[in-house]
Amino acid sequence: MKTREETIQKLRSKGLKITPQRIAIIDVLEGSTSHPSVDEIYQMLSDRYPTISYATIYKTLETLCEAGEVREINIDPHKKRYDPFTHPHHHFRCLVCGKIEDISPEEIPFPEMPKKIKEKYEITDVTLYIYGICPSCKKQQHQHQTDP
Amino acid sequence: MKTREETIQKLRSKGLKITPQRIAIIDVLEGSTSHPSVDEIYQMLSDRYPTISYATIYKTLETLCEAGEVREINIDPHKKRYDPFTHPHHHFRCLVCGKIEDISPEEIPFPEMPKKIKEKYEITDVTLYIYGICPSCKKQQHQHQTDP
DNA sequence: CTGAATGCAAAAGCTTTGCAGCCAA
DNA sequence: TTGGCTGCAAAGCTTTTGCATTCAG
Repeated sequence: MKTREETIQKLRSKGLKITPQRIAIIDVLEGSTSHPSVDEIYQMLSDRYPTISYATIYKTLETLCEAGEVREINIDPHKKRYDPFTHPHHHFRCLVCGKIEDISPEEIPFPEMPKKIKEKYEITDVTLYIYGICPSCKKQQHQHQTDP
Repeated sequence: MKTREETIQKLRSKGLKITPQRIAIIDVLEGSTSHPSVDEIYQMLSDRYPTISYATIYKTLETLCEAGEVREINIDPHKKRYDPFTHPHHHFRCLVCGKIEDISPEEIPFPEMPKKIKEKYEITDVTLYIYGICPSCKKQQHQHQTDP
């Protein structure tokens, strides 16, 4: 997903209808780096669209995934989250605050798939999840430790 | 988790009680390379333990995770799976048959965490999930393609 | 107009919780 | 004997489904 307009074009080109609900969901995702869950999307939209339903959000996200505009991420074992940034990259999840951050392949290169593996398996996707403590939580913990 | 005896020792040393149900669950996990889900464990045990409950299995798995004898894996978005092999390794999930295989870090090395990252984050775990088509499904597909 | 999308409600999984009774230590 | 464990049932979440209604094209 790049811009709202490009995403809409992509859907249109696949014969899908452009509804206000779909636009609203696209807007939420495009303006977000927080990898929202369905519930979070619902909360963000329910002010402006009091009648929007979970079913619509689920179905729209499925549609956007199929169109390749959004990716499902399973770093949170309790629920699916959605990422509008579809270029290959990694995810970090803070075990303290729960926040999920992107890490680019420039910072951590994707592991090379050896010839042996590529011969045996047909590989379509490689996902790297990193768990730990994020910079801001780390800083806070350190402050507490050094408190009198 | 190495052997049944070692696992039992570990639990005992933590002051946990050794019940028939816990032993049964340990036995299922130890003898398995299939990364079973709670439901699969329940199915495997319900013959011998007709009264065993899901609650017991969930709680026992939580206990075993806390003791470091088992790892939760989230490669399957629908449910948690459990892995008795606690040494670091990767997981492959076949998109055709759903099977989950282990891949050792000797075959695919873990990505190196750059100094920059290690300074900013405190990293406790790195998980690599690989998706694609497994050798046996790949073979079958190829046979179909070359069928007359 | 017409088929696709929405929204509601109900249902289907998976997982957790509360609690009485039981049992390993 | 006793605190921890089990098993049942109920509840809590997330996600899916069916269907009448609505609306984009």
